[in-house]
Amino acid sequence: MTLPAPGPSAPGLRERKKRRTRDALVRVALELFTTQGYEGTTVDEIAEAVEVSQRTFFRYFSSKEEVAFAVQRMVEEEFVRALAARPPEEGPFDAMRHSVLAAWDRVGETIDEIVPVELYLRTFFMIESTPALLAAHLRRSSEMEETIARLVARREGLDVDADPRPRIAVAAFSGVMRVTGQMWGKGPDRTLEGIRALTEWYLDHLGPALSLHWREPRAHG
Amino acid sequence: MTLPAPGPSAPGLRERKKRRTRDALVRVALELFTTQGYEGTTVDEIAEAVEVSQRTFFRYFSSKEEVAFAVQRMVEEEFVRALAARPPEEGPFDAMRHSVLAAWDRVGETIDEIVPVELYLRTFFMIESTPALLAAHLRRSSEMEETIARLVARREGLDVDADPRPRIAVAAFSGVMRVTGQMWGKGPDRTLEGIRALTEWYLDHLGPALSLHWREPRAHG
DNA sequence: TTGTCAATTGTCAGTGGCTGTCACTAGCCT
DNA sequence: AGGCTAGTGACAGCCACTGACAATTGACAA
Repeated sequence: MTLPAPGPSAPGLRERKKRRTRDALVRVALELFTTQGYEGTTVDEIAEAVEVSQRTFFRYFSSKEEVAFAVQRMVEEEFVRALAARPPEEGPFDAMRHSVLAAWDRVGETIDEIVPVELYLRTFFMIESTPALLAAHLRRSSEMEETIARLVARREGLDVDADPRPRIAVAAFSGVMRVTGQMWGKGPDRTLEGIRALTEWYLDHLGPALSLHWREPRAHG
Repeated sequence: MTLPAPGPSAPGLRERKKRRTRDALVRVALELFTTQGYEGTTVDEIAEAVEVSQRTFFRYFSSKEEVAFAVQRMVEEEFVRALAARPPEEGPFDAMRHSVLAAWDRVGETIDEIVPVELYLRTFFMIESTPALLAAHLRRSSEMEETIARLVARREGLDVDADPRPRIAVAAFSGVMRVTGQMWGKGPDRTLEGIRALTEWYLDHLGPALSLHWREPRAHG
């Protein structure tokens, strides 16, 4: 037998169908979640709206939670890509800061083929305000931190397990990002510009404290 | 029957019975969780071991998760109490640092009537290594942060909603605490002294960066 | 075109967390 | 002693999630 050879220009009917089903599940799920609430929406409802069986839903998403983060995941991946592409001479804090802002700036192109930005923002808000999803969000964030810490350590030529500074800086940075998300959800300006501005505003308060002569051998132990 | 000894607060048979049931549920649950794993333990099992119905379990704890955090909650409350008692002239970072260490130092007296410290430490480790519980732990932590931020703001005479610094400092501090917990779980020294030492070691790396002229821009008082 | 293979899906049955309801028991109070 | 009520057990049911197996359908070769 021969390999399918999935060329970039030859998606194949099967693949396209799968993708369409998946996208439909995400769109419908987020639409239902944001209008009826997360707990107020059953998996059966989502599956029925897309006209697939509940079992099929769980073949695409390992849990109800996962579909809620499908779009968020894309944005996070965009952030990681941006961070990996920052010039190496840039300090770790500046690099993270630029990457977050870049991810916000590009969020349109990143997700527009799946859902409109407006739906994503409503989803983001729903996540922040649904305890079960907030918990999942925080766990996902803490996994992200490990990824980012390793990236940062590599940029700085440090051993992430020997030097605590990469993890600590990332933890502090992520903490500020988390607060930003929460304040955005509580505040009145629930727009993309709103969260971008808030991001800058909050980071401005931590940045100077963390970015001071990072590379210099520390003056004291 | 003999009269019940009129203690400082007459507990009453009903109350004592309830407390005994609750304590037994916690002890048995943590023992089962730490030996068979969290997901490997059903609520029915816990209930059966304590000889109550599953329904009764859910009358004491709103979820299976909640029982896993019963002891952790006591330690957290001890931390908050300690923080509230710190001298007001102390900087916020030092106050938080002292309170965490004090909570660790007093953990024995705090929880010993319910479970041995050794079981608590195993539970702590289990929480860190069980995704579902880690998520819940992080959400609980983020709720704690709000409490702490308000405490810190009050100490400093700031408005927590107008000045972002309390929330940011607490977020950064909590981020470091979280990393500490994770590193403790991954490390070899899974003792109380181990996590205490790690706490100091990690905090030493953030403290200087955050506590510098905090009060300067706004002369308080 | 057609037959075969393998991927995808639907159906069904079952587990476990969690909730509402209702009758019953046991501590509490007068 | 007897009424009140908190606490409980038993039962039924919802929903997220999983394993097993059969039916369907796209992919590919003959």
